[in-house]
Amino acid sequence: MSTESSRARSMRETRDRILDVALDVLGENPDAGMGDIASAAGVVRRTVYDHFPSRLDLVRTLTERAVTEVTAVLTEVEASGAEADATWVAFIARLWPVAHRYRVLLALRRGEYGEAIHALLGPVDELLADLVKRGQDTDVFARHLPADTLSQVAYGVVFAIADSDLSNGTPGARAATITSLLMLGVPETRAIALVGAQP
Amino acid sequence: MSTESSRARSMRETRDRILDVALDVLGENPDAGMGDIASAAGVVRRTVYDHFPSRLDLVRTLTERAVTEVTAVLTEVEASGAEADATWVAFIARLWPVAHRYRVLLALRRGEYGEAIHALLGPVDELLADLVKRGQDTDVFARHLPADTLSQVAYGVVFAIADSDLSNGTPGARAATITSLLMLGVPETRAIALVGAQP
DNA sequence: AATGGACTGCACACCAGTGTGCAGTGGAGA
DNA sequence: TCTCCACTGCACACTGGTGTGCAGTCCATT
Repeated sequence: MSTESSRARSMRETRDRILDVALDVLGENPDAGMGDIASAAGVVRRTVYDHFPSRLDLVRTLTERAVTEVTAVLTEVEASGAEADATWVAFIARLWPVAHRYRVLLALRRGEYGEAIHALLGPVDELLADLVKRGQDTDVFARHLPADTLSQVAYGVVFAIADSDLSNGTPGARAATITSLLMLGVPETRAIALVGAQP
Repeated sequence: MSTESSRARSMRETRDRILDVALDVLGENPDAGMGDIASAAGVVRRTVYDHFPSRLDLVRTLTERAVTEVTAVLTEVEASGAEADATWVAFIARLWPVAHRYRVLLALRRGEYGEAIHALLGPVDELLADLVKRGQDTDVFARHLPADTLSQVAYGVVFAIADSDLSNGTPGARAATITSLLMLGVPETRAIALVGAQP
């Protein structure tokens, strides 16, 4: 069934390569143009437009990809039925490599396509807020901020640290997880125990 | 000595109004053009260019203003000689209204003028890192991240919460301070005691 | 060998923003 | 009253990005 003609495959490969490289290029400079992406993908600008009719289409596809992956991870770790803090740790651990690749979306959320991206990311935001809310209800997370804000900020910190991972000497997933746990109100000893269990 | 001709004053007023309003407009949309700023200031685009030869000049002036104010606050609270965590609380409390106004600079730091702004903000970053380092050396702050990264992230969170202050129902300075203290590794009870002392 | 289509390489038109030039206009200061 | 000058209101040139059109090339498929 999955017989794919060599033609169709190479076209899909080009498309995927454009998407992959766009994530890289936009990750370094969110204002990069279609030309920059095309060059980096070893292709001509015109070709990019053959695959994605507009810049917004490209960004949207990228976002949809991210939403799919993050949602998958999130629902999967939620299925374990563990306590909210342990679930959070598992979530970040699984999310870390993905977060680093998709860090650009946080930057893209402001400016120009912000609204479109925000809309697509809405469901993820809700799932995240639900998890934090559950943690607050079971007294493992603090209540100094409402669940939606807190989840957003904790989530943002993880991406921010993933960002600084480039220049700085790799603080890494562990430090990011601990930091997010701390701001969620998890005591330091408990936080260390949690990430120690799943390093 | 401070006799200022009515002419010179109205010119300075215009200049100040442009700066003030630019902070607002860019705060809402960092990609706003000189035209938008001009209109918001009740002035023609050409006039803005009479005061600031280029967009970069405007942004730089804005940044210099911010650096001056933040540095003043920071050195002032440092002068008290209090423990690092108490100093941090005092710093955020004094910074809060300013942070809300200058929140745009965090967005402007990425993209186009990022380098110029980053250079101007360098001294502030150092002072901040020094404070956090002192806290780590005296065991009031945790060491899960190096001082420079940790200060940067904690600082960023305060601005992020100041940002969400618009849409959301005013979490306010107190919540922001507690959140930043938590991620600095200050235990929740201590954090609450600290902000309680200076609400 | 012929065909179809992915990709190239160039051509455009279009737009939005930046920065400049210059002849006004109106009000403060001499 | 006359001069100066901040501000206006147009003009313009320039840049850099977006999106489209189209002839041509190359190669897998038929």
